[in-house]
This record gives sequence, structure tokens and C-alpha cells, in this order.
Amino acid sequence: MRWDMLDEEACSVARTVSVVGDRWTLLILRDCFLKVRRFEQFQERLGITRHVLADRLKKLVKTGVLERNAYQDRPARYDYRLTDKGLALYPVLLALVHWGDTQGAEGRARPVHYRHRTCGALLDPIMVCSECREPLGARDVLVEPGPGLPEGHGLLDPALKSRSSAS
Amino acid sequence: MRWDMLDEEACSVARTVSVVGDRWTLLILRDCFLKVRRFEQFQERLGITRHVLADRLKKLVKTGVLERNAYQDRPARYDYRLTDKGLALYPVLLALVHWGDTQGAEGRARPVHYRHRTCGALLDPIMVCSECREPLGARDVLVEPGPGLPEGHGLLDPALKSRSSAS
DNA sequence: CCTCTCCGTTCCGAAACGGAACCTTGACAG
DNA sequence: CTGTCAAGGTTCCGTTTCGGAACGGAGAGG
Repeated sequence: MRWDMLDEEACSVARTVSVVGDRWTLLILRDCFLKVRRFEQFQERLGITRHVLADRLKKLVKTGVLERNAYQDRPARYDYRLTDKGLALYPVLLALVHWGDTQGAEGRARPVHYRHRTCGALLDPIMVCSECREPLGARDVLVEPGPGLPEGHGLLDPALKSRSSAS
Repeated sequence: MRWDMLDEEACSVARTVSVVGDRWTLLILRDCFLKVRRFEQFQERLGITRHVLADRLKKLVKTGVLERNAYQDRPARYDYRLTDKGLALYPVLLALVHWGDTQGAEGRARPVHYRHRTCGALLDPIMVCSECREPLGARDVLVEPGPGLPEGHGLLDPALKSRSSAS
């Protein structure tokens, strides 16, 4: 399977991954949320190749995550900012940060803290159920078929299927 | 910058991305949460090259996200399951799914629904502040330096710095 | 005129990837 | 004891992508 096919997939993860599932893209987005906007800034902070940076920015603009707008004319200069669609990726970044803070760090202290403007406290981001507001673990959630599931394509718990069809 | 350097970074996003920031890796993890465990299953469902699949699984085992254990001897056969460290990635996957459902889908119906076992409702995963339990948007969170921030390395809002040092 | 800044593009060798075949261990069938 | 099959990989080869570095171009400033 090649990557041009991924954005056509029914699976929401696959479509999201086709947009942001790339090491550099995720780091670019991290910097976007830290208010980095200009080509040179990205390049210097990330140490990314200019070639790859130009390519990733172009793709992010094409997918509507960033928008490229001129912040001056003569000479024409452009910067890149998150659209609403891009801002909606914030939970993804928070989830990555939190995993890095709690699981990846071997005795490392946190490089940054996050303070909630509205309540004033230092926070951890936690993923909760929209209905009961309880934290969500992998064991707490049951996957059910939805209306957009292509038939035959087992996005569902394949353990059930393979155990009954195998042997 | 090359990828061997990323896991040494102070930034939690960079370290997380060095582990899971790869298209195939994220799709492999999606399937792990759907209880796919065997090499052949991954290969068939994902359409991934066996070569790359073996490589990714090996890396995920090395980083402690998956564990490889024999489910039979003679012939020795192995499967891969999420460790606690791997299970802790669930919020990342939920965030990716939710973005795909709400932003990536152009009129598409959801392929799967998620039901909360403990409250029984169909849920959306939302990221909230651990202290006040309010949903977190990019505008609601203030980034502050933490004890692990290497000096000079501006992980902080660079707009402040560049505006005062530039021009 | 020369140089500087910013945003890229072009070029080249190295690394990663996709596709397909092959290997190994053992079970099972004839 | 010779196929054949299954699972879990490994090897090989040609194509893409990447990293590193140079070049381009459109103005600003001296």
C-alpha cells in the first residue's frame, strides 16, 4: 500500500495519519502551537532540511491545516498559521506531550509546564468521556460498527472474527 | 538533524515522535488497540511490507511499547501486545480518531462508534484540564518554563523573543 | 555596486521504502 | 520420506525520499 491511498480510507485514524503522521509534520505543528510562523524560524528551530520543510508546509496548506498568508509585499513574504482545522489538532499534541512527560522521560524533569488560563492551575491533559467526564482507558471503551463502516472490512475487533473463522 | 538525535531531545513531543511519529507505526498501534497481535494479521490488514513491519515491531518492542511473547513452542510463534506504556498511548489514538471524525471527514459517516463501558453512552473523547475538568483549547493554555528546560533553548513562545531581538 | 534577509528551489549521494521471492521450523497428508 | 501448508520472518533489487549544501530571486540598505 502506498500513501496516496491512505486519505481515501474509511478509517479516521488512517486519514488523520495521512495528514499528520510524519515525524517532521508533527514537530512543525508543535512549533505552530508555540506560535512559530515563518519559514526561517521553523528551519532554524527544527534543523529540518529546507527542501523537506517546504514540502511539508505545502502539504499542510493543501490539507487545510495551515494557511499561508502574506505578511508583507515587496518583497512578498509569507507566514504559516494554524487554521481552525489545525487548531483542532491541539488534543493530539497534548496527548503526545503528556505521554512523553509520563512515559518517555526516564527521570527527566518536564521541560515546560502548562497553566490553564481559565482556572489558573498547572494542568495535565486528560482524555475523558464527553458524556460522563470520566477518564478513558483502552479497557473502558467498546468499539461498535458505525454507519460509515464499509462491509467486509473488519475495522472491528478482529479477535472475535479470527477466532471463530480460524480453526 | 537526523532521527537518532530526537530521542535525546528535552522536548517531550520530540521524544514521543521519535517513538510513534511514523505513519506505519501509528497504524500498527491502531490495530494493536483493536486487538491485532500477530505478524500475519498486521501484514494482511495494513498492506504493509513485511520488511517494514518487522522493523517497526522490533522498534516498538525495543522502546517498550509492545512486548513480544511466544504463544506456542514447536514451532516457536510470537505475538505482540501492548505493554502498560503502550496502553498509555490510548489518548493519542483517540485524539487522532476524533480529529479524523470531525475534521477530516467530508460528509463521511463515522466508521465506528465508541461506547463507554462504565456509563453506557456513545462518547466523543475530549481533552480536559486535570484540575477543573474543562475542555482544553490551544488558546486556554499558557506555556511556562519547567525544571527540565535546557537554558538558551527556546521551547517557549518564540514570538516574544524574535520580536524583541529582530528589527 | 555589494551585501543582507527571507523564502524557497536544485542537485547529489545516502538512507528508507515497496514488491516480491526466499528461508526456517514444525505439523499434517499421502 | 516427500510434498504441502502455516507463521514469522529475512534477503534482494529498483524506486522514493531524505539530508546536506549550494544556488536563485526579489527587494532593502549602505
